[in-house]
Amino acid sequence: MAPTKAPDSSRRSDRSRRAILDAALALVTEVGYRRTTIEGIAARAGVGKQTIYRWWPSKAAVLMDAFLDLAGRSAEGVAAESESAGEPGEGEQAPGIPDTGDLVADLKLVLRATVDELNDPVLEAPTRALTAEGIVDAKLGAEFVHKLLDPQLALYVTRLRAAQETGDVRADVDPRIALELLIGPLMHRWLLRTLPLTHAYADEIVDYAVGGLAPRP
Amino acid sequence: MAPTKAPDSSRRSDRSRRAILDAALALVTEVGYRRTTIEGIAARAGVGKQTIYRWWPSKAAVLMDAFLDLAGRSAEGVAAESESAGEPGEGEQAPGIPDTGDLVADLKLVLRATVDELNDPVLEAPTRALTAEGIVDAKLGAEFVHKLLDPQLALYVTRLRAAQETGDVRADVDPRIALELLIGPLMHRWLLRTLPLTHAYADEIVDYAVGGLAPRP
Amino acid sequence: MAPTKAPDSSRRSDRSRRAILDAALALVTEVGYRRTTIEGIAARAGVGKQTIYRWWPSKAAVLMDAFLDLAGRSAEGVAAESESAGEPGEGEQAPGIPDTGDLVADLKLVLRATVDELNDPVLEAPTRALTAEGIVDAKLGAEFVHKLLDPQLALYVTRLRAAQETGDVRADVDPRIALELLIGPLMHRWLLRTLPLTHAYADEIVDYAVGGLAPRP
Amino acid sequence: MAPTKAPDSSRRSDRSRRAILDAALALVTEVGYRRTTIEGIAARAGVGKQTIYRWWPSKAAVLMDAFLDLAGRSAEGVAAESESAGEPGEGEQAPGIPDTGDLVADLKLVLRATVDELNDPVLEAPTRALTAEGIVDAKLGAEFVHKLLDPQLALYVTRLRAAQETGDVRADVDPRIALELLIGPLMHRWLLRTLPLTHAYADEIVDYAVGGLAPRP
DNA sequence: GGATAAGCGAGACGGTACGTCGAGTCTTAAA
DNA sequence: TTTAAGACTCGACGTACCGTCTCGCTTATCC
Repeated sequence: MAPTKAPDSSRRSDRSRRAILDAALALVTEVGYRRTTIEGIAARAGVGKQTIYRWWPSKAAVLMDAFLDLAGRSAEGVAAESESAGEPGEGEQAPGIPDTGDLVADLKLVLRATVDELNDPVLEAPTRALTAEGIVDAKLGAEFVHKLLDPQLALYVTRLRAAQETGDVRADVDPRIALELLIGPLMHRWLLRTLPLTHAYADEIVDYAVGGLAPRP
Repeated sequence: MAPTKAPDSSRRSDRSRRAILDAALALVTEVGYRRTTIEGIAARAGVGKQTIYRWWPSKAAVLMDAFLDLAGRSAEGVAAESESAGEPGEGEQAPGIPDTGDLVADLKLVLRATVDELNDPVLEAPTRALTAEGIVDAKLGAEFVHKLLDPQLALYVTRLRAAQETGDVRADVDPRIALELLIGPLMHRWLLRTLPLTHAYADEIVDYAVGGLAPRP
Repeated sequence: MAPTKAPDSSRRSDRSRRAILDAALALVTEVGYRRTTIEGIAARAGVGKQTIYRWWPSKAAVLMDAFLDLAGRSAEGVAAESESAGEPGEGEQAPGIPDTGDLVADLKLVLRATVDELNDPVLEAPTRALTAEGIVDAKLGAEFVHKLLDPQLALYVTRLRAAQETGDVRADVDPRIALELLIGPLMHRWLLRTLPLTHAYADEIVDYAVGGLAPRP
Repeated sequence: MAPTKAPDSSRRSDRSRRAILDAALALVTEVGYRRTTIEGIAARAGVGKQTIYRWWPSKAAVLMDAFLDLAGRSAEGVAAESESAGEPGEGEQAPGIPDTGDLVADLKLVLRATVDELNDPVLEAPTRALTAEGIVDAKLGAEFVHKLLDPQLALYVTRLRAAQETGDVRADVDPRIALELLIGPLMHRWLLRTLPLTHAYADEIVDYAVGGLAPRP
């Protein structure tokens, strides 16, 4: 397989890159993923089509980058905000799950935040688009999971392991599965739109998952 | 909204309908949803494109019908099989979740069956395609949920209510949410392909969901 | 060649026939020949498509019949008119070229009438359509010539022969060609729209044709 | 009228243009104008449909260009031939009507050539197609007349004016009409296929037109 | 500092599929 | 049995985008 002349990324125009990413996000939000086209992105970004094809293999890849970029910037934004708000943080505070000692409260806090994120009208369209694309395209799905989902889930694993050490969670529980017990129902409701996704729902999921469905003996 | 002259469904050619549905399923399985085209379906079915456009609004709608048809036929097949196998049932036995009195065992049985279904190579491609389409297209998603998912989930609700009466499940638990605690993680893993979907996983989900993550006091 | 089950013309619905012919003419006049469709004619006539296909082989054939029908009716109209106007005519007066003894005057009268006919906005569209169709489709063209043109031209031949007997036209002239010397330029101008088609033009054609271009010696 | 983004003709592919023109002519000759389709031309030319739609508004326009191109090339061919044949002409001799002093002979020569052209099997199909199209579509007809017919007819006008100066044609004759007296009958016979189009016919037309139908006094 | 080559905007190109229209055939129900 | 109605297969329409391919035109680096 010939390398097909990889372009020299050091000479890449950052202005074009940003314009493309912004245009992609805007279009997905405005007209949906289906009707977002490479030609449309190029036109909106004031860029030649070739400039897109030179750096990305597919529409989904562009959107993925746009999304990572967005996530990165919003994370920065949050960090900057909390710092300027006089947080104790020693700079670059890791955005992990808090550990106040109260597992249920901590999880509810995080799950509620996830609910808010999923309901955020700006993020919704591109997230759905990327998720749907990943469901059908295994390669893209793997990238999506690896770059966006896994880092998030790792935080849960950390918190759950801590809970195991304090005895809040049974030692024989697999944290990876436990985490899916929390996230799975949320995603299920969001993806399939069976019922509204609310804070109350997040709370109940945590309660049920931690306490179980069976009555205490 | 203009009525746009609805066609007379009493004169519809069943032969064409079947051929279209079969071709759609076959193509999705063979080349994937993306590369399945209306023209391809028409050609394969030996049918004019207009005959597809006359009866369905979109490729996804065709696939949905094809899928419902498949589900219907396979359900009939199962029913016929169990009957001919001399099942106790007094004919037309409803395909519900068994109630042997052992909730955990019953749920494991059903969840394992679901795992098998999701792993079935024939069903996988169209199911993924439809689910992904529904995630992005709210209207289609609603139809998907209403026609395919809800009936299945109703069975869980029934079984869980029975469990509440026998005291296996706390009375204050919302069966609708409890069910999502079981199904959500399964779907999550299947859709995102984070880890393999196995019987063992199904078992653990049931154990965790019913018993909870916290240690018994 | 199989007769392909000729329909029984004695059972033909005259109401449908008239409706089809009228609709065809109306549509050609309104939207042009190109955009006149069999479906459109059928819909406008309140008739099934098959009723058209049963009795005519093509759109052009329908229009041809419509045109013959129109010509027939307008001829009747003219005849009726002149009769009621107290014309000397012994009924069924043949619509020939008048013979007042003055050849040039007689020809001018007829050519002017032809000019008026060609400029008639009702007749123009269908005549052009039929002529154009006949130019490309030899079979249809032959029918057009045979049914519509030849009868008209025969009248010229008659008048020209009379002129030969009175010595107004040289005896060695072929009336068939002489007639084309008169009609050809008219049609040329009308078909190709090179210049406006007027009475003055008709007059000059007659003058030139009869007298010739060369000066009298 | 929106400008609708005119394409940049400086970047036009001449290879495609030629291929399209050639394919169009070939198809019209082979299967007729009716059955010649844009798709067919594109396929035969090995070209995307859009490349046709980008540069021409209709099938007729393509054929017109193809015809002009053909006429241009055959004119070049003739010019080259006569030059290499050592014609007296001082190069680039204008292809006018000869003026040997004998008007009748000159006109017969040219009209015979026209007869041969109209009878040429290669030119017949496209010429008929274009003429028919122009009869129905005024805009196209005007273009046809302006680009193809008028230049030819201008030659007749020149020759006839010369004849007026030498006294071969009466001074009060309108050359434009005189010319139609010659061309009109030819076209009439060719378009309507009433009778075969021969050299003898051309000769008689010239004789009748120049000399007139009436006997010399 | 002037040549050289890359990225870039623009957009024409060969294609594929779209969704629509109409042709001509076939079937059904009513008269 | 003819008719109105209209569903059927088929083929072409004109459009939208695909991904590839030149074009000139900045730029940015290297001789």
